[in-house]
Amino acid sequence: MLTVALGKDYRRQDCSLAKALELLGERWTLLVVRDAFLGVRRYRDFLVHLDIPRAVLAERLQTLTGAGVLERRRYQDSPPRDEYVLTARGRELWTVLYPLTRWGERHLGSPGGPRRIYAHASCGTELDDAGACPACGCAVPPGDVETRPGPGADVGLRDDPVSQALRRPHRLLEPLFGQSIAAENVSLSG
Amino acid sequence: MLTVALGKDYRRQDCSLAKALELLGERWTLLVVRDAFLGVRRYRDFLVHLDIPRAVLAERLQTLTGAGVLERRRYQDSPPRDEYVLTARGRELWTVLYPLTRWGERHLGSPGGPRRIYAHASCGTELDDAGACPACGCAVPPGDVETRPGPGADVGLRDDPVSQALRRPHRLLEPLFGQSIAAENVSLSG
DNA sequence: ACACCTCGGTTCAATGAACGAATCTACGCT
DNA sequence: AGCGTAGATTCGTTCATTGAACCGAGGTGT
Repeated sequence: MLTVALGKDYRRQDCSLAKALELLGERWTLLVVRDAFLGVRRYRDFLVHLDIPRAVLAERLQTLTGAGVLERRRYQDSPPRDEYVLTARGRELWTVLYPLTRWGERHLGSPGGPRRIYAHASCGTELDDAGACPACGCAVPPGDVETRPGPGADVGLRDDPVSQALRRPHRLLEPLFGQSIAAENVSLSG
Repeated sequence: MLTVALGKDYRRQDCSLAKALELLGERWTLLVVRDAFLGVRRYRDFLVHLDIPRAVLAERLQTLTGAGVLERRRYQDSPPRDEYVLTARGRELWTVLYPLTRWGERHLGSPGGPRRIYAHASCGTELDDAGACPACGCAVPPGDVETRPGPGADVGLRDDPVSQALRRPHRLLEPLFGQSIAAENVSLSG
C-alpha cells in the first residue's frame, strides 16, 4: 500500500529536543507525568483526575513505561494490581516540569495568586523560579519538595478523590493513597 | 447545536502546567520556539527548517504572537515583510527548553555524542545540565549562549539554508541571516 | 507591457488521532 | 448466582493535521 506512514514523529529533525517531544509532546503525556510527581500511581486515579479517555490513558502509560519514564510494578496479587511509578529517568523531568509550571503561573496565572505552592520540605521555604530553595541556596530534588494548594486554586472545580487528597500538603513522589505495600525504603529524592 | 465544543484545552485542570501546555503543548509549537532561539525569524525559514504544513505554521505563529511569546514586527517596507522574534516572556522559556533538550540528549541521544553544543559565549565552557556555566558558576541567559553542531549531528539529513547556516557557531537569539535592519541595540540577554 | 518569481499566506479533501460510551475480562464479595 | 471494582479494549463520531493547490501583493527580467 506504500503508506506514507508519517504523522506523529518529527523524524526529519536532527535535534534532541525533537526526540524528547516525540515521546513527551503528545497530548496528555506531560500531565500524566505531572500526576505521577503528585503521587498518583493507579490507572483509576489518573483516569478520574485527568478526565482523559481510557484508551488514551492506556496508550500513554504503555508508551511511558516502554520509554523507561514510568515503571509498572505489582503491588498486590490477590486481585492482581499494578501501579505506575516514576523511574530515575522520569524523576529527572522535574527540572523541565517545574520551570514550565512556574512560567504558566507567571504568565497565565489565576488572579488570586499561585494555584499550587512548592516548598523545601526540610525548611518550609517556597522554591524560586529555578526550583532552588532561597534559604538553603541549593537545588531541591522532587522528593524533598512539599506541595499544597495555593491561594489561586479553584476549589470546587474538581471533586474526585485525587483532587481531594491533593488538598492536604504532602511530598512529591509519595503515593497519595497508602496502597503500596513496601519498597518505599529506596530513596525517592533523586 | 449544543456543541460539546471541547477538544484542545485542558480546561478542567486547575493547574498552571496545564495552562502552559494548552498554549505550548500543541504539535510543532515548541519546535517553533526552539527555532526562534536559534535565530530563525521569517515564515519561510521556519517552513523549510521544520517541514511543517504551511497552515499549521501560520496558526502557531498567530497563537504564539497572540500569547505574547513572539512579537511580529516589520523589518522592511518595499515588499512589506515581517519577522517573528521572541519577547521577554518567550525568552524565559529557555529554562524549559534547555533542560528538556539535555534530557533528550541523555536518554534518546545519538550514538556519536551530543547533536548540538551549547557553551557560555564569554568563556567557551560548555553548559551543564541545568544551563549554568561550570567555570563561571552562574546561570547563563540565552543571549550569552553560543551554539554549534556537536559530534552526534547528522550531517546530510537536512540541506535547507537554515540548516546550513546552523553549521557555523553563533549566538542564540541573534538572527541567522542579516535581514534585520536595526533594533539589535536592545539587550537580548534576558 | 508581460511573464515569471518570491513571500506569506488561505482553502480543501483525505487521513489519522482523540473522544466518550459501551463492552469485556478477571477477580472478590455476599 | 448476582453484583461490584479495576483495568483495560472496541468502536462510531468528532476534530486536528497533512500536503497539495490556489491566491494576492510586490518585485524582477526582457
